[in-house]
Amino acid sequence: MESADMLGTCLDFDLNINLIHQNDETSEIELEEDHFVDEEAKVSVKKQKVLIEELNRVSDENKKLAEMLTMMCKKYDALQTLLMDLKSKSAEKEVDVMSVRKRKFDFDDNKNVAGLDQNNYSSSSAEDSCKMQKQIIEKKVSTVFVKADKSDSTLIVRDGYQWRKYGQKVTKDNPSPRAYFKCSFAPSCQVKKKVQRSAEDQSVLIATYEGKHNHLNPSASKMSLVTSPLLKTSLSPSSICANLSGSNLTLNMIENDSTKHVQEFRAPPMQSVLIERMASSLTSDPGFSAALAAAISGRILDQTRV
DNA sequence: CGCGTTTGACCGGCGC
DNA sequence: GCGCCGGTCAAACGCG
Repeated sequence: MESADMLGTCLDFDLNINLIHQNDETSEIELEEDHFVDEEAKVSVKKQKVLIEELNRVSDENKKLAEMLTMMCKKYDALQTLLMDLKSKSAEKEVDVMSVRKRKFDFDDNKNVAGLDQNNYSSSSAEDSCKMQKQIIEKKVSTVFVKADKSDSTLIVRDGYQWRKYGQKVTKDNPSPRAYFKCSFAPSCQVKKKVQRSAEDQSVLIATYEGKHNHLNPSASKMSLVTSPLLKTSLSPSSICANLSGSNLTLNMIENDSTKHVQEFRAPPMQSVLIERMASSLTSDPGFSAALAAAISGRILDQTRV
């Protein structure tokens, strides 16, 4: 993800000040031509000047915000590369541990089987280690954090796929029940999903996916970007969505291509945590919200003039 | 009546 | 061997 590079072209709230200046000039010429310059006209000129100053200020704020976001994305990229390094190292270790475990298991089995020599054992363990690696890849587990209403007791995570609930259990570590889902395309698709409310934050649903779908997302084409009035923090960081008073205003701050709106819903655990924190820090900052609102209104004002 | 959800029973793995 | 715990099964139930 080259989020920092994309910012320059995509985080573009630049207000068209020149256009406003032109309008201002023409209106002033008209005023000069008009021999009846009254108080009302003077007031409107003053108002326009104030507006221009305000727009300049907002523009400056916008630039500062863009710089802040660029910095944040750079830091995020750095963290992500670090995370990838750590992950690849831990995955290597995991495979080693698994093959050692498997070897031990095979050794115990082989003790009961007569006529198997050590050579046989070593060759089969190599094959098994390959199989284990394959299984690790196939049994890919990913976790998704979804913001949900506290009052909403249903453990439903809208990810576009159709699921069939087959069980619910209260686990030891969490007072809220865990729901078990199978892909409705089962048995051809063996993907499973576990959904449970976070023990720390009841408004966060933790969905754990096991396996990979062998079919297309049935509602991917229909999937609306903004399906919930709440900010979907579980989405990929390359898209930020906001639903403003039901008008479904969607801001795609990073990606310009509208076809890239529907992002991969799944995210690695650490990535989701980062997204969660980034989103919460942004949304909880009243300065950011105010600046964003100002930038949006400026943009809308700009578009209505053209 | 069909389909999805609920919920108690059951099973297997793991630690003591 | 026993108990605990997470995961799964399947009968009962509810809804359209």
